[in-house]
Amino acid sequence: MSHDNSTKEYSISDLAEEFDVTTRTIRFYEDKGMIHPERRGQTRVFLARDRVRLKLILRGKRLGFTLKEICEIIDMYDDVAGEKGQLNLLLEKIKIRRTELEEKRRDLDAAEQELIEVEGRISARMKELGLS
Amino acid sequence: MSHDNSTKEYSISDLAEEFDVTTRTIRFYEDKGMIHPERRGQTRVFLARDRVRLKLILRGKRLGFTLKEICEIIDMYDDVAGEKGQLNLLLEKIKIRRTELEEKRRDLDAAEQELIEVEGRISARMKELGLS
DNA sequence: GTTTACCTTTACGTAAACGTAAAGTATTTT
DNA sequence: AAAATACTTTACGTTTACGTAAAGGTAAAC
Repeated sequence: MSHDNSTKEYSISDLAEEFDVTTRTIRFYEDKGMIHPERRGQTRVFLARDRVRLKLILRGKRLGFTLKEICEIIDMYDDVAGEKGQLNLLLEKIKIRRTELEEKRRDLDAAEQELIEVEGRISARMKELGLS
Repeated sequence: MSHDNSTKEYSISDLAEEFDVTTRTIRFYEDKGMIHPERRGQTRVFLARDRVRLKLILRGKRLGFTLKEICEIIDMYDDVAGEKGQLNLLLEKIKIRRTELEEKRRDLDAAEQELIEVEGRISARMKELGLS
């Protein structure tokens, strides 16, 4: 077994197309130290690891985190290899982030409920006005 | 019954304090036409309606919507009083927004799952290193 | 061999969402 | 009446997250 680890490669425009962002965006993220593609000559070569990171970044953005926050969150994934004291701190950080996510979930639930209510009011109004 | 409708009043700093934003932020939202406080002389007087709007705005922000998107969403709540064609369009818009919310929910679930996994790996690592 | 298609760096520009300072008004406290 | 407090408008400044040329390198296709 060459324990393959999915050694596929991607160009910058491969990823840009797949995730519907511009190449500028990807280069910007590299500039900020959020992705670390390899180089073949001067050309960037992205591996599975980079692709995962990009996916995480974009997900973070959809959830309303800033790039700085996203950095902090993603960096946690790599910090599991620390020693005792570090790990306790890391657990604390994770707890805080999970609390944030729960708050977002409550916001999400509330927002969805309101849309559902508006739909209800619209249906009622449409029946009032005639047939649907 | 004076069908009170909670006719309480708020100053700009009341709301700023309650929601932990600056007065500048609130004035900015008014400037953008997102809140419409009354005036007593030149001083702003906020009513329950304005407070609700502010709450909606801040919730939208926490969910990663732009102020423009938040405007579009909040405006939908007022558009229920339209006629037939408008209402159908409105239903379409709501459907789109609900789809967005569902995507955010999937993102949220995935993010939470990953944090849980990291917690697991940390616990394992801590047992490896000795006692917790 | 030159066009086409990607890739690169450098660098100024921009929209969004406020921050911050200046300068003034109105009321309440000492 | 002087000081403190809370409100106001006006306007320039700042950070974030890229957009958008400009100017060029490299490799396949015609």
